[in-house]
Amino acid sequence: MSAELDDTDRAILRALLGDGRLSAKAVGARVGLSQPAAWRRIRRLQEEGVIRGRRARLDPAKLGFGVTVFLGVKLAGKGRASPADFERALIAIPEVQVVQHVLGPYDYRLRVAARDLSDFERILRRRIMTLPGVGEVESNVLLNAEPLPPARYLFAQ
Amino acid sequence: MSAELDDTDRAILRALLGDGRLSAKAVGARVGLSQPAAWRRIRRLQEEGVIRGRRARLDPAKLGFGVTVFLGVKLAGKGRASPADFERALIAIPEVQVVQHVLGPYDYRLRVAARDLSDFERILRRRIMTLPGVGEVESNVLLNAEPLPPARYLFAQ
DNA sequence: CTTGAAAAGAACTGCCT
DNA sequence: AGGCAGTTCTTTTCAAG
Repeated sequence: MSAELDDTDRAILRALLGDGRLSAKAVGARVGLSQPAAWRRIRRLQEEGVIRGRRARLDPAKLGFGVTVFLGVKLAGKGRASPADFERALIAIPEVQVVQHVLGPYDYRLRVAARDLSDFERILRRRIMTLPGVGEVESNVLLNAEPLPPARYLFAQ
Repeated sequence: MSAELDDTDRAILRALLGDGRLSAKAVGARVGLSQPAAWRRIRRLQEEGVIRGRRARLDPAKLGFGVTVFLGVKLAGKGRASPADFERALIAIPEVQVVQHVLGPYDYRLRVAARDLSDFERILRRRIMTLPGVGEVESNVLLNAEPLPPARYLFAQ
């Protein structure tokens, strides 16, 4: 399932994590390969599924969404409410950005985008707390995220 | 601080969230603009900082990192250990992918990538629990993440 | 904003080491 | 595997309306 990658592949991935629009020639220049060699490796990484795609990154604040909240949610009647139904209901809320099913003190972790705190309060009370099966909910409001270079774990020994 | 965007801008952003490699011509075709018009809008969105960049998305499992864990961390002696020092120490751990300072039951939320559960156990016990100032720690192991279309909140009424 | 065109650059292909 | 040289296609960029 997991592909075998050499150091050059990892260097290519690191370059594309920094800038997903780099051309094969630019990537090759950074990792010491000619344009065709870099291009063939990039294509291989995409075909193997190591590179899943490239996505623009937006600034939520510039879009008017200044508040990010992480929610931990426990399901109440664990046998009763179907997790699939619960997930579907969550997905219908546009402010819910991420729905993660997790193992631990909570059953789900959510990431919610809101315009401000009162907007978040509205979403939480009227959309999320009212879902069938919702038990305990924990909120963590994002203050500041350290910008880390992406995928450093790739190079963990 | 937040830019004014019309519906066409939002359509452009949605297109680029779906595929960050779309050319101005392809974006224009999706939103009903000519190539130069789309190109100017995209450049403007980048200059305003609405589009922060484009990044390749990798499959961690294909890279040998099959386990993702979310940690909630409370600082113990809140006045004593400097948050800046704590963050610096976290950043030195390559498996730590995200460090978020949050308001709520926990002071920090971390995202950690590990090869497997025993690898995670090693990281947690030897790298994270040993940091000065660490208090209570909560772990949530990612089971499954619902793949949501990105940035639907953009279109929340 | 559009069309049209020129210039530049990127993707892709064979062939060779 | 990688490099070189070449072709083709796309993209950018600049006109002019």
